[in-house]
Amino acid sequence: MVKLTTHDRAAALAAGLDAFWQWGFHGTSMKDLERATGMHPGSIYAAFGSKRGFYVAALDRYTEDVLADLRRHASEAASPIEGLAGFVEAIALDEDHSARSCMLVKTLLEHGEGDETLRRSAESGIAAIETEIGNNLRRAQQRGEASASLEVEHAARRIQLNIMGLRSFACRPGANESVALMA
Amino acid sequence: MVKLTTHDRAAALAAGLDAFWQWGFHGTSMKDLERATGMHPGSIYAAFGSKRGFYVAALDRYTEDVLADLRRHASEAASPIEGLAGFVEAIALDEDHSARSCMLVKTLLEHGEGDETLRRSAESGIAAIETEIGNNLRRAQQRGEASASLEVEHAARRIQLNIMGLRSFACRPGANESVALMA
DNA sequence: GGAATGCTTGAGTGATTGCTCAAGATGCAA
DNA sequence: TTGCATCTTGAGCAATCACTCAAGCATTCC
Repeated sequence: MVKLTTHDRAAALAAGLDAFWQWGFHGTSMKDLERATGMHPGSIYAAFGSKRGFYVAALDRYTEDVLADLRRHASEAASPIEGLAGFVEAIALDEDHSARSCMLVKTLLEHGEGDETLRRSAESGIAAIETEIGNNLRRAQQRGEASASLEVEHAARRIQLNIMGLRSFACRPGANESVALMA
Repeated sequence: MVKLTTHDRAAALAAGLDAFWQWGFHGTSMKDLERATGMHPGSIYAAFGSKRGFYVAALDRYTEDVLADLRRHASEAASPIEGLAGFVEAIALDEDHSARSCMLVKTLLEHGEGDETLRRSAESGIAAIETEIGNNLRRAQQRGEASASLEVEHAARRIQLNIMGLRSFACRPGANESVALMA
């Protein structure tokens, strides 16, 4: 097993994610990744196996970050619905990343046809987020804050939609609406 | 000026669009395009100038196709709202392409940062579609079929959202809902 | 200090990239 | 048939791609 002592694996993943996020998988060359991470090719391959392996690892990290964000908002908010609303609003107002689409959707669009590995990686990430949102909605239903007819998939779709909308046009506050629609 | 006599420019654009749609700009090599169009590299460069030029031409064609589709539905339907609904439903039910996202959004996601030319091309296409949808909505407002407070951008966002949703998960009929929301 | 271990290094691999252009094929007018 | 103009062809260009591996280096044992 490979141990990363000199280079910080977490920092490398963050830098790699940033590069992939900007230019996509095919648009990012190993040279770009070397510059972004400060690592040499040999080290990258020792740590992640391949360019694809690096991408998958970065994508997984992204998914975990999103999930952590979602759980944090849920635990800090007064109610499940407010937690979801806060999560969506935070995405809408995040100046660093509002101009970027969801990394998972980006992956799905770039590799929807062709690259099985990356597509599955993105789909499982989306499914995980969908499940987490579903948990919150179920809690809201138990509290009587949401109608019992609400379904998980619709909520997840709304989230993705908001991110897409914000990505396409300059971020204008339209997120609140959709959050209201969810309830 | 270059005249394409032997090769049919429209057919070449359709084939190229299909290839770009599947694998994206960076994911599609000139070799792929040669195979897809049946043209030799020299002919492609004579007709479109560059790989990027080919992509832009294909994207423009896509936009025009979408616009034509939208106008056709609007003119054939009994009312503007029904026309929009029919347009969205047609996208949802199109078995050939429902598993593919909107080409414009795909372009925006792949080249959101970096490639100015392609980004602008996609943005102007989205703006054109948005305008056309807006025209329909205004007509609906004049007929009293839609509330006067409705805005153009929201409607466009819903369309993109539907396509994205259908792309991510297997196509299940959730489009009708969003159309209802538009009115 | 010396040996051993294992991470780091970066020049270099063959393959592929987007793209060019001289040569050949073709159609047309005289 | 001949001459001219135009279009098509595809081998080949330099550059870049993802990736490798032998040598260098630092650390840790005895």
